[in-house]
Amino acid sequence: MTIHTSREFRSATPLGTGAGTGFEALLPPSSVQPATLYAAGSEIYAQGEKAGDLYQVEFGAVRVYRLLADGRRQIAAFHLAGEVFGFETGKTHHFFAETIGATGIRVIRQHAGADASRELLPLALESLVRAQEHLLVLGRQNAAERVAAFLMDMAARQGDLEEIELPMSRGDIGDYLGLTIETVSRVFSKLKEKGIVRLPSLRKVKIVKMQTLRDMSE
Amino acid sequence: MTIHTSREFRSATPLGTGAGTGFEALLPPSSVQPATLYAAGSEIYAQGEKAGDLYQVEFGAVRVYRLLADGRRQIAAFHLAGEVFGFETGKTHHFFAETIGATGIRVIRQHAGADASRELLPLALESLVRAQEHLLVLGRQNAAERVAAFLMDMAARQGDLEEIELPMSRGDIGDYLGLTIETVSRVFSKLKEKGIVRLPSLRKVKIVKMQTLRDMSE
DNA sequence: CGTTGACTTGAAGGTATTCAAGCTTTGTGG
DNA sequence: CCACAAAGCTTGAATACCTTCAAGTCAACG
Repeated sequence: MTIHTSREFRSATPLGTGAGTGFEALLPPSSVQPATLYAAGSEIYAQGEKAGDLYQVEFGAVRVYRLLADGRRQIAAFHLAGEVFGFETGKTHHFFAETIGATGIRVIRQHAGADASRELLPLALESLVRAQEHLLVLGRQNAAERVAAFLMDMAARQGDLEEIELPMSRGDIGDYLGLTIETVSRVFSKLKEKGIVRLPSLRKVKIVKMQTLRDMSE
Repeated sequence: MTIHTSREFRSATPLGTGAGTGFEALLPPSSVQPATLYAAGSEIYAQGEKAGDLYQVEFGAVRVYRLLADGRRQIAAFHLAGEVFGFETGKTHHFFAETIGATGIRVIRQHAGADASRELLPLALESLVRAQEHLLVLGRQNAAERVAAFLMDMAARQGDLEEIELPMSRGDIGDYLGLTIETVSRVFSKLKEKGIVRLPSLRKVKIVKMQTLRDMSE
């Protein structure tokens, strides 16, 4: 189902709002396609599928994950409005990608030209640094530190606002942080109890003591 | 201390042995420098330093890591002969890079040309996929599974030989797998006890039951 | 042959998980 | 718009796995 948004195809207007990554200008305009609307939980690509194209989130959010044989899931990354994902080596995807809520996605067709590489390398490196920094969180931080780091990251990606929007469930957060849903919930409760955050609704977090949270995430 | 190896500068001979990554041919020949010999434990770059160049391991091994304020360390990647590292976003390094044993390193000066990007993108993506796959290990696997995955990875990178060489200490392995040195040691002992591996020396592992180990790492 | 650093092994303790129950929010049909 | 069902979330108690602390062994090197 391809929809046409109010924004004109090839519009010079950057995608998204203040939450954008700032990389929009780097994209090769000639390969941008109209956005497609996906329902919540739609698969964009699956592990083993043929890879090649890249994707940009117009609105909504995407989770990229891997599964173990017994069903354990690790979310490697969340992608918010403006961000590009789908980078792969070789011919097939190593991961699954799914929308979280209702989400608009643009396909960026990869062409062999040198221009594309020059523009894509910074985006790939952005993902690389993000993944390597997340390794520190998963390898060496405890539950409270992980959640704090997650909240700081989400805040930074939403323009350092005090009130942040969580598009994903507690289960998704757990599978991103390498924790169970129960542990995530307990840490949220503890942060609230200590007055570090307020939880106006399940999917909203108001950060009251930003510096405390920053110190927690080290 | 810059040394000249027996291999000629700009030689067509690929670096390393059968353990190479196969990416040597992709490197821009015009930017390859003579190799430099580093003593064990030498710093190649530090967090906060100006980034820009890339590095290729000629022989030996490198660890790329990050530290928390209290000294906890997470090794994001090991790099063996033939592999390229040093990819960064922005102007400064987010990580430390150190040689493990005595190691030869070539500097690959980055120039702005499109050619370089085209050649470097696959290398960056290789690192990205490796990092994202490691997230699954750190986030969702137990100690035995982590060590099994590590050994399978090292074996694959050394040409799927039965007897593999570990250039790094137990402490390094622990900091890579998000485990303590004691836990790593205990898992090694257990694997030996079960006849899955033999340990001819501290830095050598003979994989006896390859399939069992593969199944363990899922 | 003694010293040093790296590794191994044991015992106790702590943090996150598992299992279980109850609560809250959201969506749907009457 | 309300009632109910379903899904998602929270909280508690018991358990498991890994860490911490401690001691001892092994190997390399002078």
